[in-house]
Amino acid sequence: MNVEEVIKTNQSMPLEKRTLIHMALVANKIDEEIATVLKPFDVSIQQFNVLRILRGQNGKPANLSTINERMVTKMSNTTRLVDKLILKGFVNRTVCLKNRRKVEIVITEGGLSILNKIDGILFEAEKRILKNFDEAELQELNKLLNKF
Amino acid sequence: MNVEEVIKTNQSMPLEKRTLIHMALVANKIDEEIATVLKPFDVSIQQFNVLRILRGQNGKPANLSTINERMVTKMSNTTRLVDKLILKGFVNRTVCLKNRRKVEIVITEGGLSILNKIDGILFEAEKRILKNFDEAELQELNKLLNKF
DNA sequence: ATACAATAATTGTATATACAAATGTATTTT
DNA sequence: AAAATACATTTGTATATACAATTATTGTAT
Repeated sequence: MNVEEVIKTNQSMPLEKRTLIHMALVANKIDEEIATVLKPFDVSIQQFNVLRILRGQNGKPANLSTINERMVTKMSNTTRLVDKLILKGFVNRTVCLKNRRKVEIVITEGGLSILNKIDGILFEAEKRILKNFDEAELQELNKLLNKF
Repeated sequence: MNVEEVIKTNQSMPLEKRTLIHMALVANKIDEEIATVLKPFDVSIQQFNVLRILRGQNGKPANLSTINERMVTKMSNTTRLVDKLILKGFVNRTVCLKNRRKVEIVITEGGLSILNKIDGILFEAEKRILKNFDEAELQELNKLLNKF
């Protein structure tokens, strides 16, 4: 992906600005590809992230704030993401008995099952998106991303 | 930025998945920082991008589709971005005389003036976001991003 | 000239997100 | 124990975005 080509400019820009625009364009492209993969399953990327977090709990329920900590979304919207997942039957929400301010969210069989279906297809998509990278380059990219 | 730390997981994941999550987290962080810088000027990142594109025209009007080509947004939303910018007095929109299906959009003095005000502050923010990178690393990062 | 297709932009609608305020519950202070 | 404070989540609201359908204009074929 060439920045100047994508945004159709011929004027050169400072390396810093170019880098940040580059990051935004690539992230957007990745997002679109992953959203496309998830679309047939009727889950958005953020809904999918919630499901992944819950699966990582291995049956242990998660509070809303726990889920939220592990995501980029704001608290209020995490509530609504969970709302959507409940409607789809992928998670359950109950009030925490120990502390009734909290809620406990668990993934259902249906949620686990759709994650299973997605896993393979997503893995393929990930390989496709990164097809031009060898392992050393991926390591190098991760090393550079650590600097942010 | 350490991925495992941010998403609070201790389980290791395939390098591909880690890289893509890393990209998303970094891009999100950059977005937030830039949005914060723009907030006092009451323009969103995408509105700002429209203004930058129009400034690059050096007085020449741009059609909506031209603007759209240079952005990641969908056509219909570009219309609405321009609507917002008109309300704020930063751009003007007129029907193209040669081809009345098209519209011509130009940046106003007010639009140029706010871009001028933003330029310096944004430059500072860009340097801040990339403070841990030296020039060679930025070059390397851009080279890797080209592979997407 | 009329019908049909292509182009350019807009509108409708559902969903997503940010931010502030509100709700309900628990803890601490006096 | 009552009042004040803190905590966990939800609701309200404005804005942003994706996708499909629509409008208006121009170009092309018969």
